[in-house]
Amino acid sequence: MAETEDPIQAQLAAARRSQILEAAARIFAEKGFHRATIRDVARAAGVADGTIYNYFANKTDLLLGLLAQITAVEDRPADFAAAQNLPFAEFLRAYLHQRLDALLAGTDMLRAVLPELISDSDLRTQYGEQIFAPAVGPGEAYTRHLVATGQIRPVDSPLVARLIAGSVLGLLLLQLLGDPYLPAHWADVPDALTDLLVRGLAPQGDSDGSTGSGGD
Amino acid sequence: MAETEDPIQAQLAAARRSQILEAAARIFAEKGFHRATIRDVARAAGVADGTIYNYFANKTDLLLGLLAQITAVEDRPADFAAAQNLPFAEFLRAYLHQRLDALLAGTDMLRAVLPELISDSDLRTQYGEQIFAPAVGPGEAYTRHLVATGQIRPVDSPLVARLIAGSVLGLLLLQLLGDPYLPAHWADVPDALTDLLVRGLAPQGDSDGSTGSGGD
Amino acid sequence: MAETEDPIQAQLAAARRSQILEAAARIFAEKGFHRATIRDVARAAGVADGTIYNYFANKTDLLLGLLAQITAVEDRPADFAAAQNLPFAEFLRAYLHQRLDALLAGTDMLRAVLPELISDSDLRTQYGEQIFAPAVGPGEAYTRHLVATGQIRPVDSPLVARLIAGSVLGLLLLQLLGDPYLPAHWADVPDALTDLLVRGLAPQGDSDGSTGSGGD
Amino acid sequence: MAETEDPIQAQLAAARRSQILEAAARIFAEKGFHRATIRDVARAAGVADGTIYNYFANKTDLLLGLLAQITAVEDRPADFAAAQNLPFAEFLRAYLHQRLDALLAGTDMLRAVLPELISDSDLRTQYGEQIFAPAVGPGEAYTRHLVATGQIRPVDSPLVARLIAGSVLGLLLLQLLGDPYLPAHWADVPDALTDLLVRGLAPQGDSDGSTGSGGD
DNA sequence: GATGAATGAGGGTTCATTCAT
DNA sequence: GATGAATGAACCCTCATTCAT
Repeated sequence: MAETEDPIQAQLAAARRSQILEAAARIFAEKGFHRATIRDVARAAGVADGTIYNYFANKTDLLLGLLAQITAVEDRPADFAAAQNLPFAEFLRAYLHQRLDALLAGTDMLRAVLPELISDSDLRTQYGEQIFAPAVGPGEAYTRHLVATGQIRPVDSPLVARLIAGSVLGLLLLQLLGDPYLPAHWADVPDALTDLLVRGLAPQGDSDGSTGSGGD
Repeated sequence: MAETEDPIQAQLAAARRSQILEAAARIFAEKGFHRATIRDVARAAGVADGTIYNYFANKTDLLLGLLAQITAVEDRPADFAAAQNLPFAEFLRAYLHQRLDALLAGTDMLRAVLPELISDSDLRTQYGEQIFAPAVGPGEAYTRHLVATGQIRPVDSPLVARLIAGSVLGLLLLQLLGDPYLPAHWADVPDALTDLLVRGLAPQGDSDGSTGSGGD
Repeated sequence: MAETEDPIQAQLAAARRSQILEAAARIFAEKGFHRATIRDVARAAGVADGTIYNYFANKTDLLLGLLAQITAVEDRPADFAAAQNLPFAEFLRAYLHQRLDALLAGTDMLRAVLPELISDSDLRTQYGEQIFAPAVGPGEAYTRHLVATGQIRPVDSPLVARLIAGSVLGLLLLQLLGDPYLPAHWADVPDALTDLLVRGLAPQGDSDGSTGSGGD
Repeated sequence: MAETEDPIQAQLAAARRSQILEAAARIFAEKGFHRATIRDVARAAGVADGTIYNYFANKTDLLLGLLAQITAVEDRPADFAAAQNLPFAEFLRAYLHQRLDALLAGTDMLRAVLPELISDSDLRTQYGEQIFAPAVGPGEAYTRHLVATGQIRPVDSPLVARLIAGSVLGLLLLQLLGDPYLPAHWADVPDALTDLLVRGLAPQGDSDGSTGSGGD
């Protein structure tokens, strides 16, 4: 418990915390959470081993810190609200764009955190909610809205929301697994995915072939 | 001196190997590769610690054993060849069905293996190929074939193959992350996904989704 | 307890025992007693691990078997008795010859056994006697005899016996430690050592310079 | 960040290192390198198991540390240079004195190290040089010098240097093997050995020892 | 007797965490 | 607060030994 709350001290502390977290993300992403040692993180952050324990209770707490950063970013349900009035395809394109860019930017953090979320059921129970709720929940509501307003075909909203969220996650996963193709074509993904999700693969009933993404 | 290759011994050994691998998949999935100890696996397999080392060189080799099992299952490119003559939508539905079922059945093994593939770059470099090639490669060729025969709109084949593979992987990931909705609705996924991929979300005859017909 | 004592079986068994011991000597010499595994020895002997335990109670017993072989060879006190009548220098030369040759021939066994004799005080207490008694004891008596008969200067017999035994052992040790010079000149050692021990290094009172071992 | 090189810390660290090495010498001598456990050494040194690894990379490194100490002591070739002007016998006596005392004082370290030097060919290749060069090399040069200046009979220098070094080593070995006589008479060894090496065993004026004048 | 798979105790080593400075 | 040496629990792995075949 800080007494008198020196704002300068507080800012220094916050900076140190970030510095350590940033190092942790890098190191965890590089070597994996378990293979990475506190010493690795400390060195990368330019501090002593012990110092880390002034800012985090233990090694796991570093992971929770990274998770908190991620969920903090995710917590922007406003996005969907603002989209209510945009044409669906346009919104989807913008949304996927932002989403995929965010995931790409956070690759390190995700590579650090995802394995643990997958393999540690405690972590999952504790943080799963915070990851799904923002990722799938609003999408579900929005999908329902789209159906209701006839902007899309009538579909099973919770499932479709998951299909869409899943397709984004899946691309991330391909990327994390080292697919050599995606990195160079990441910029094309939002448009192609939008196109796929909106129009499907079937040849159009109208003969308009003006699709942006041409043949291979 | 035992006769060279006693077939009964060999079968016993293979059975023991499987027994250990199966235990490893279960335990790794449950506690994560690193949190799981050899003793955990040994107990789960009903053997002594040392016995494991009669069948696997070290702990990592257990993981490689699981990976080998997975890739062995994946190595069925015949699927696509056989599909050449089926109507696209029909094949896609069947393919997704088989694929999603296989993933669901292998959840344990995937939960055991995926975190390491994501976090261990060595493993990734070594096994990434074996995971992508069968998952994405044939799909790419098949997509090209579909475009060429006019069964689907002209699309960027490598990218679309990844979008589809990604959407499947993404659903798996959602499942692994503990999404409470999917397990109960896994059976609906293949149809819904097929529908989405083939027809898109746009109301029929309205291919860009930019206009809604109103409705509440 | 063998019943009826089939002499053929007995011989086979003895042969097997020797075969194992010989392999043990080779392997222990090569890798050291502790680094060598029972499996190493078994493979070298061309038998299964378990078979060794039909002939030796445990790993240490292999070492004791080697020690027994050595001491069996050493147990020839007759040598000294037979020498009583030979001129001293002549006997010494012959003795050193035989001794050094024996040591050279038994290098493997010595390399296997010596480290344990040095480092294991139990072994030392148990077998030290059997190693010293034959090596130093008779020499001591013989030295006393030489002094008594005036064949050598009056010297402290027990000490001189040790100096001589020691010089032989020391050469063995140099050899075991990998001295690159000795192996090629081992044949010269007995004469040179005899010469040194009998005449010393001091220039002779008589001007006879006909020493066999010349300058470098 | 600690100032680069805190001399006090450095001294503490050096002290700790010595403390651990000293314990290692004691324990290794007592139980043998392989039978001794890191825990044994740690307890003897009064530190925790892990602490040892702050000063030594692994168990073998402890042995190398002991070897380094030994060779550090051995590295005094100045001895021979200083002796050039002393009468040979006088120098030899002094040299043997110093040498035998040093060996006696280092009995623990030698008992710890020698078995490994004998049984580990890697160690031998790596450290053999450093053990021989100082022990035999200068002696060889000095012997040559003695021959050249007529202080000793013409002899095969490299061989005689080895005979002398060997006789010293051999006495050490007898001691290490537990000879009950030597410990009580160690003080007499240098003189007796000098006497033996300089004058030989033959009665004075009788250089071939083949004839005894009777006596007693 | 021979075999070699199974056993499990034991040991080297790592590393998260503590705490005196 | 920062440091990093000390700690010791925990874990992977080895290997002597047993024993069913």
